[in-house]
Amino acid sequence: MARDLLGKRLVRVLADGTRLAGRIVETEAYCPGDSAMHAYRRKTARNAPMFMQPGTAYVYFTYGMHFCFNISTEAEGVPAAVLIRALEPLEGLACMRAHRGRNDVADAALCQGPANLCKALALDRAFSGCDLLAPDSVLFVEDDTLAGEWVIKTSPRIGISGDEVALRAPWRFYVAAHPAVSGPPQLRR
DNA sequence: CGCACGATGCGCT
DNA sequence: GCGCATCGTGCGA
Repeated sequence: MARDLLGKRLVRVLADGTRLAGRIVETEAYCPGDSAMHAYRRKTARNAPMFMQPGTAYVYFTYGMHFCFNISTEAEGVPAAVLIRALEPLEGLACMRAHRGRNDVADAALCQGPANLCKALALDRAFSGCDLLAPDSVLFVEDDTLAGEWVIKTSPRIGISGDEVALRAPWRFYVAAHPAVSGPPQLRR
């Protein structure tokens, strides 16, 4: 699912109807039995959305200041999610820039990295547990396509700790050399 | 460019 | 009380 989400369009509709949207260009998979996964030990109030039906948002707060956005992917009761790490901004760039709170951000960097993405789209814990598939949802994924030339690559996940398997598993997926992909330069090519 | 570090809240042990 | 699925800045090369 992490691979399949690449190229699709994540859309956030603001209260005033403004559409903020971008093409997903970088994801990571967090799997059952994966020691880097927030629900590795047990179900808690925070990680409960990862146990909910596929298409449920899981948003968590980290480092005292950042939010990260995931989509649950497995059947109800099975904890799993895809972290959305970067978008190629497509709609509402001026609004995204305002949300970021700085005017010196390049277009391609507006939604570069999981916390920047949440800030640009104004996503916070209020979205955790919401159903992206609900007909009236203000946050959802639209079908879209990658332009044919794009190459999808994998790497170990960024910024995690855990056992050897978690550290080595190639569960990060990204569009090679895309300007909106995050991480150290070597992990963008 | 690469690396070190501080900010800052809170979930979980 | 520890450590985090991060980011921006500041330093030296």
